[in-house]
Parts: sequence; C-alpha cells; structure tokens
Amino acid sequence: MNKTSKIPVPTIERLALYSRPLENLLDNGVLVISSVKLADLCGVNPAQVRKDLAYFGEFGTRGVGYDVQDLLKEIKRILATDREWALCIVGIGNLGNALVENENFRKRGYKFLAAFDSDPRKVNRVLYCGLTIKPASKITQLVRELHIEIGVIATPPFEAQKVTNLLIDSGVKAILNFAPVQVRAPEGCLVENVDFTVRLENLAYHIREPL
Amino acid sequence: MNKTSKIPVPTIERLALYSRPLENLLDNGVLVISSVKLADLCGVNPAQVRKDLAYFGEFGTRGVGYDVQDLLKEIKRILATDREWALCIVGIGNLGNALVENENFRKRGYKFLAAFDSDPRKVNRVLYCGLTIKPASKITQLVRELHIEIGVIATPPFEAQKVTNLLIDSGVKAILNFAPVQVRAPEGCLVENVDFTVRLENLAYHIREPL
DNA sequence: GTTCAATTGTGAATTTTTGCACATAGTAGG
DNA sequence: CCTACTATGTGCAAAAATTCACAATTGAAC
Repeated sequence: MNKTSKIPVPTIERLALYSRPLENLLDNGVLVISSVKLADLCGVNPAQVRKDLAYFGEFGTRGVGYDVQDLLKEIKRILATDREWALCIVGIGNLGNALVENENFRKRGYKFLAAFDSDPRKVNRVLYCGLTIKPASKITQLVRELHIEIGVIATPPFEAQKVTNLLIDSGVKAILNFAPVQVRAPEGCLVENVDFTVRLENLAYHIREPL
Repeated sequence: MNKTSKIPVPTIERLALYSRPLENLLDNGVLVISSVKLADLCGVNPAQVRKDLAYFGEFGTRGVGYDVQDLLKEIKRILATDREWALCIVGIGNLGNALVENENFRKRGYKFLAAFDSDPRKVNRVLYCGLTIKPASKITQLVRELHIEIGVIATPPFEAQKVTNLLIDSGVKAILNFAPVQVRAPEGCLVENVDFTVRLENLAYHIREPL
C-alpha cells in the first residue's frame, strides 16, 4: 500500500488518538503493544488500528505486536508533531486565556508566539505565560515576522470572520476557530471550527426522550 | 422516510450546524431559505441538507424553500434544545472557568447548576456567574439533588476517569470531557471526548510538507 | 390557465469507511 | 527442527455516508 494519496480523513484523526495512550505506555515502561490492546484503549476496532497504520508502512512485527517507542515516533513523524509549530491567538477572553496558558499545547510542540486583542484595556497586559497582548492592528506585521503558521481564534463571533481574513492575508496556513460561527476560508487555507455547543447538542439528542 | 431508527450520526452533527446560520437569518428578518443557500452557509452539499432534514419530516415547500422560523423550531425540537438542560462542571482551572462563564452555553439552554473542584483553596470561592465552588466530595449528593443530566469535565487528565465514574454513579446520562485523555464509560452512558490538540494535529498533518 | 423558473424530496449510483477472515510471519518450548 | 501459539498485514465484502439526477410541486408572470 503506502500511498499517501488516498488516506482517509478519519485515519488521521485516529492516529492522533492512538498517540495518547502510547505516550502513557512509554512512560510506564511498556515495550510492546498489540493492535487488540491499543484498539481497546482507544475504543476502536483492532483491524482498524492495523489498517490505519498500514497506510504508512509496516511498523509491527507479526506474532509480537508494535514496539511502543518506534510506533509513537512513526506516528509523530506522520502527523508532523516531531517538530515545533508557531501559533498565535486572537481574542484573550476567558477562553483565549485558557488556551494560551494551556500546558498541553506547549508539551506537544504547539507554541504561542503572539497574542492579540482589540480591546485597548487588554493591550500591553502581560500573560502568565510571558506573552504581552498586542493590538489586533499588529497582526499582519507580527504573523509575518514570527513566521506564524497556525492561527487560533477565540474572539466573539461577530469578529471571527474578519480576523480569519486578516490571518490568512498575513500568511497563516491553517486556522483553529473557537468562536461559535462557521468561518470560511478561501481555497488552500484550512479551517477547523470547534463549537462546544455542537458537542453538547449531540449528547442531548442521544440522551433525550425519543420524539 | 421519517424513521428515527436509522439516523446517521453525522446528520445529527449537521443539524446543530444548520441551526447557527438559521438563527442569524431569523434575527436579520430573512423569512425563507433554500437548501442551496443554507448548504453554502454551512459548507456542505445541498442534497445533504435536504436529506438530513428529510429523515425527520417534510419541512420545506417545493419551489419555495424552507421557512426559516419553522425550520429552526423543528431542528431545536429534534435536538431537544427547545428545553433546558442541567449541567455541572468538575475542575475549575482556566478552562473550566472559561466554560462555566461561557454565555454561549446558557443562551442555548445548557445551564451549569453546580461547579466542583478538589483543591481546598478553590472550594467556597464564588464564581462570576454566581455559583459557589463545591468540594468534589459533594458531587454525588448535589448531582442527585439538582437532577443534573450532563457532566462536564475539565480536570487534569489523571483525575478524569475517576470523576467520570463518580458522575455516572451519581446518575448523569452523558459526559463532555475536555481532559486530554479518552475516558471510558459503561454501556448506556454517553461520552464525548473533546481534545483540542487532536484538532491541531489534524491541521498540522494537512499543512505540513509531504513525507 | 398556461408556461416557466425555482426548489423540494428521494431512489439509485457512487464513494468512503469499516470490519471480517485468513494467509503470512515471528516466538517459544521441547 | 517441529509444533503450537500469537499477532500482523491485507484482499474482499459489507455497511455507511454522500452525491447525483430527476420527478413532483409550487409560485409567478403573462
């Protein structure tokens, strides 16, 4: 197989999923894991695990399983999390603040190099992580100077699209949007919209009394 | 059609998606919308919109489109967002605080009735939204008393599974987990794991230099 | 009241994703 | 070296989801 051309999108999502328990296993000194056990830890089918991995190569040993350390390294290579990524965040409200201070991002190589807000009362405030909040008017200049690749949006909804356009014009390649609107990007720029209430509505649908 | 039995999971996700622009349209006095326009606003295929809606009934008028107000009402009925839901949150760090204070939840009928933390220094602190942080030891009692249906977890990862078990034993029907671990629930209880870094890794994969 | 343009609802075709089932290959014990 | 056991990698079938394409219906214009 080994054709990068037709990798299912869900496969990529699951690779990220697999890497979480693998990190734990590595920390706990587990050397080898089978597709059955890994699948169980992630709540998926074992054949799925094997097939997902097989898209990228043969990482296992028949009769044995997968070397935890090797497998984790391969997954990180595939997902490009074996390097650092330069991020910026726009909108330092409660959520924006929680995101920029989140150790979890940093630990995985996602580093916030700039934080922006359009509220003059917030500009120049120094965040716990050490960043100084810059005015939104500096977005283009700083994104270019710092070679920022991914923009994170945590503004109120009515500003999200404007900020998206600005970030894209400034050269970011992808956007992670937490504002509760579907922002649109031109061909070639990637956007992920994360809307917590969509997740809640999904839960609510499934636990509600049937119609 | 109209068989609730076999509704695709992605259809439910999209219904929530459709409701966002519909709310805007309603506010802006737009009375009618076609599947083509709605699909365009949500970045999906028009046939998809029609098929998704058709699972639940015939809400449109041929040659005309969908009445915005009616359609929104139907979607809310389907997703059970035409009622209020009782939530609690466990873990009042930066993220937990951002979630509990988030106006967006409240506006859609998701109301936090209790907030818990295991850190004695945080217990009894009063949040901006008016809630007083309670010790984790009160979870079972309060979840029962307040008839809380959905639990939101924003604890550090190593506590998430324990809290999940506790919440389920206390009677919540679903859990929205923001801790970066895959928590597991017994048969019958629903869990959504929201991991921001998975979303970032997905973006990173797609914008990275090919292997 | 006839025609035309618009738009839904849906059967059928297509594409995508998942899962089974088994040949293949490695390990361990005697 | 042979047997028994384990676990991967994958062809193929099944299932799920998406998209096409068109008949059916509506409103509007003349």
